[in-house]
Amino acid sequence: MAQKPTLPQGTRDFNPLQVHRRKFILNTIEEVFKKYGFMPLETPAMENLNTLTGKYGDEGDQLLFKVLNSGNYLKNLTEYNNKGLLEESRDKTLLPSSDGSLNNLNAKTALPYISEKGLRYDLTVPFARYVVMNRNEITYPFKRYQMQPVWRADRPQQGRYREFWQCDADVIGSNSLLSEAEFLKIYDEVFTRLEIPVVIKINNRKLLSALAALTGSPEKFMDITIAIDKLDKIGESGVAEELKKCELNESQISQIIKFLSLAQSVAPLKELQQLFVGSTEGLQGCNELKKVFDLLMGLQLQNPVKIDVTLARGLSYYTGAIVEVQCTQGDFMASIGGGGRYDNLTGIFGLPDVSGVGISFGLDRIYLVMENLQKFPDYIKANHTKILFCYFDEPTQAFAFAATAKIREAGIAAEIYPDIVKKIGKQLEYANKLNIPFVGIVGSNEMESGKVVIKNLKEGTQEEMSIEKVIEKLKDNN
RNA sequence: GUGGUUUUAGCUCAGCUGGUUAGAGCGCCUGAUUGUGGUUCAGGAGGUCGCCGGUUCGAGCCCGGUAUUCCACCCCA
Repeated sequence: MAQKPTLPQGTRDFNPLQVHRRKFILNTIEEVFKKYGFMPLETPAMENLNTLTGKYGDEGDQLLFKVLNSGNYLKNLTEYNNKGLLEESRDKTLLPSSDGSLNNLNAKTALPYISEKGLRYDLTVPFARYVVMNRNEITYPFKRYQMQPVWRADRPQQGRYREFWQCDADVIGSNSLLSEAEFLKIYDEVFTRLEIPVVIKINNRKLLSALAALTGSPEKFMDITIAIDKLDKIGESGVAEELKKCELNESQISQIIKFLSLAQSVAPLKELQQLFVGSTEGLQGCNELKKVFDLLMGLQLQNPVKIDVTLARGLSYYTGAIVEVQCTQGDFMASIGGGGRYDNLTGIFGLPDVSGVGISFGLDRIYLVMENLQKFPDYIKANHTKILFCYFDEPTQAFAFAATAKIREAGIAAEIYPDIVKKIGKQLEYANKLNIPFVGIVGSNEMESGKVVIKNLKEGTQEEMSIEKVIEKLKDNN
């Protein structure tokens, strides 16, 4: 009957070493967040579906994990059917067939009746929800950080999982560009600490929006944005083709290509200003970029910050700056962080005119990069036990147990083998497999002298000494 | 959601055009060593070949379905 257990697609277990390494990354990020005055926040894994839907575009809605209602989750559906309430509904297309059978249902039409909760897709929308719910208790500008898992019903591939962690920091209730500059500095600081070489790319949504207006098709903003985002993948001709598919004409396309040519420019800001002469929005985007760079002048960053006019980023709520961080070394070059400014995220929840800006670190991708570049410090191990006590029988067990306690009191991680086993080799083998550097052996001889034999497993040497000496020795060995 | 790919011992993988009893390395267990791991030597255990169905005298191998791995697209951390 034993069935082979498996994991849901796109999820992973983390073994002890992996957990320690992930925590190393998390701690590094958290330390920096705290240093900049951000305060921690945690929100539930589940949100009401109506909090989540419509915030990430159609594509995003599809990637939401929905949670089935509790109890008889088909009840609502059948009741609606039986009572003929279909007629009263404001949108009949969302409802099941009225012939009393559920045969014609599909997932989309049935969804509102069987699910009202979903797993969070990111940390920004739950944060916006929190701000709106606690608007009167919060001191603005509110700076919060949040490091929790998020879920997307995406198809897994390299660096992409269905459950993964984001580490977000946001400032809400201020539209100062100082925040943008601070966030860039935070990116720089974290990745410097983690020893990951990165390039920090920055752009401004206003430029993209102004570009769309400039071509005379402002409604094609999303299409244009998505197309130019692919520049480094499919090249200029590819972008032009994409744009053609979106029904843009030759002169519009050439205008956009001209804009893209600035991607290679050394000083794109000046050229951008020329391009957007006459566009208030475009010029505003330029000015914002300039201001951020001016602020960064005095900060001495370790990693390059580059204007990248092709940087688009999908999330539909960004309105000002958009940033993205890419590793510049190794096999895995995908984005390991991103963020931007959103002027009206809380508006949907009834709190208009609150500007926010934030960034996110992708823990799992940072892990991949660090593994790839071998940047994890050697001192991170699966366990950090310094010494294992071994013994032979009940009296020596009691003695070893007391000795273990004394070592621990001194602040040193110590273990005692829990079972009385005849062979001491078994206990040594345990220490060896767990990479515990020392064992303390307690037999009747040692008990008499009140000392223990300390063996260095790496060197194979051993000597007899008092517990006090052991503590001294292990402290030196840190 | 679309396309390709993977799945054989605990792990990493061989397995020929379909043909006896499915192999290797590592790991695991026992012993050489009744107070010494790691190293060495000798021996041993372990597999419904992802799952369901089909073709065939005969399937790990061929066909269909399904799950899963990894990769690409869409999109994204």
